[in-house]
Amino acid sequence: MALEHAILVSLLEKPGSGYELARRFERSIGYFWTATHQQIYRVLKRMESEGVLAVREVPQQGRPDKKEYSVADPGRAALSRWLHEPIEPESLRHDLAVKIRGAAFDDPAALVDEVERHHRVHSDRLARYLAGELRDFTGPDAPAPLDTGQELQHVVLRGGIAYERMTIAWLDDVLATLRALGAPTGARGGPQDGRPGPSV
Amino acid sequence: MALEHAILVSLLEKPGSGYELARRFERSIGYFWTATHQQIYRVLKRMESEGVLAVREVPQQGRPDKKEYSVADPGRAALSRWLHEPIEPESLRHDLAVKIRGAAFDDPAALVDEVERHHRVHSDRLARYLAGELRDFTGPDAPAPLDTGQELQHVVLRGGIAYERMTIAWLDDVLATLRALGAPTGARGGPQDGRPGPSV
DNA sequence: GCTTTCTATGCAACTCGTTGCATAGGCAAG
DNA sequence: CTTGCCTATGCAACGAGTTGCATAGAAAGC
Repeated sequence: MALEHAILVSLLEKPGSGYELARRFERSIGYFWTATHQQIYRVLKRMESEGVLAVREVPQQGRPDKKEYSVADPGRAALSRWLHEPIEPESLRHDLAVKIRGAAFDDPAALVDEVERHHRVHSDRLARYLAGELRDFTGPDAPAPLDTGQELQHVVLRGGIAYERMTIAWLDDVLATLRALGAPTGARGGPQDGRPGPSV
Repeated sequence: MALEHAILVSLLEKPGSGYELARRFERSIGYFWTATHQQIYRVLKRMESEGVLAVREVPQQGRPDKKEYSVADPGRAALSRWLHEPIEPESLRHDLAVKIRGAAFDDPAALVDEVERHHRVHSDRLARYLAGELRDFTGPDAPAPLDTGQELQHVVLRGGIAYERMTIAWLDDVLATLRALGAPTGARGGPQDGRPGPSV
């Protein structure tokens, strides 16, 4: 149900079309939410029919017309209600962690490239977040007295930065572990487990 | 699709019933995966019908019979194939981050209780992970020369520990920010920067 | 001229995941 | 002795999310 609320927050911050929302969620810093455009269009339509959003057709030149959505009063109320409800703390589901444990039944060294690729992606993300932070919050061009919304956006972004830094450090740890297992020198490690090894 | 692979890995580590898998995923340390029992039963049934799993009916005394699943050769092959495919790096979807940004349009102070609750949950999880690490990997009772599977389980667990520590630190940051916004009088009560407070 | 990319919206079909409910014996607390 | 919890499996319905496809004009590169 949280996509609905993410849309409400995003539209309160700035009204926009389904397409624009998709891009905010997809690439933007500070939302930490993903959704495809199909999902967004579908939910927008439902929310509009329920009266929590208002639409305005905006004719454009040189590009297709768009439907600009904004939050109606019932939407604001729904968001407020949700903010006062408790939500479940996240449990992370990390596909890569499954792969790492699975590598015990295959060749651990074969995962190195994959882990390095993830490392690059997270490093790029971190760089993008840090650039955004400098631009919007801590740089010389940022508004000096931040308002409430900006303070809150900043603390969320700091969360994203902390997450990427933690992930990068962990991936370094993973790489070191995989390499130690691949090059068994002396006492530690080595594929000498008692399990059925890499078949297939 | 990764639930299938998480099940394969878990069953390779140790065969078990749907019920047992549900508990491993639900509460256990080191999997970082969640699934309800219904989902697991459904997928197990499909995987069995596809021939990637084998079932064995195990009669029990004092409790209902169970179906113990184990990985068949095609399952091992499927896992191996998956391990060599690239996967998308995760993008985190944090409901709480949406709430925090949404609080700009409501009362930020009202989120304090919720954030504190999440803080407690993550602290408990961290304590559980650390206890597990001591028990299985770094304590005096842990097997001294870890085998490949154990090394990999340990590095995944270290990831969980790093995640919880990062999250707890971030929630501290969030709490400090919320409190600074709620008590605007103090010229510099802020967590790190000495910026002036809110101006809603 | 042709292909690709960007803006912009949408349908159809599918899988993934959650919630509510049902069954059923054993066990422990009140 | 009744209520509730634990083990163990499962159906039905719904909502969330993904993938493939379709349309369509404008701009930019080959």
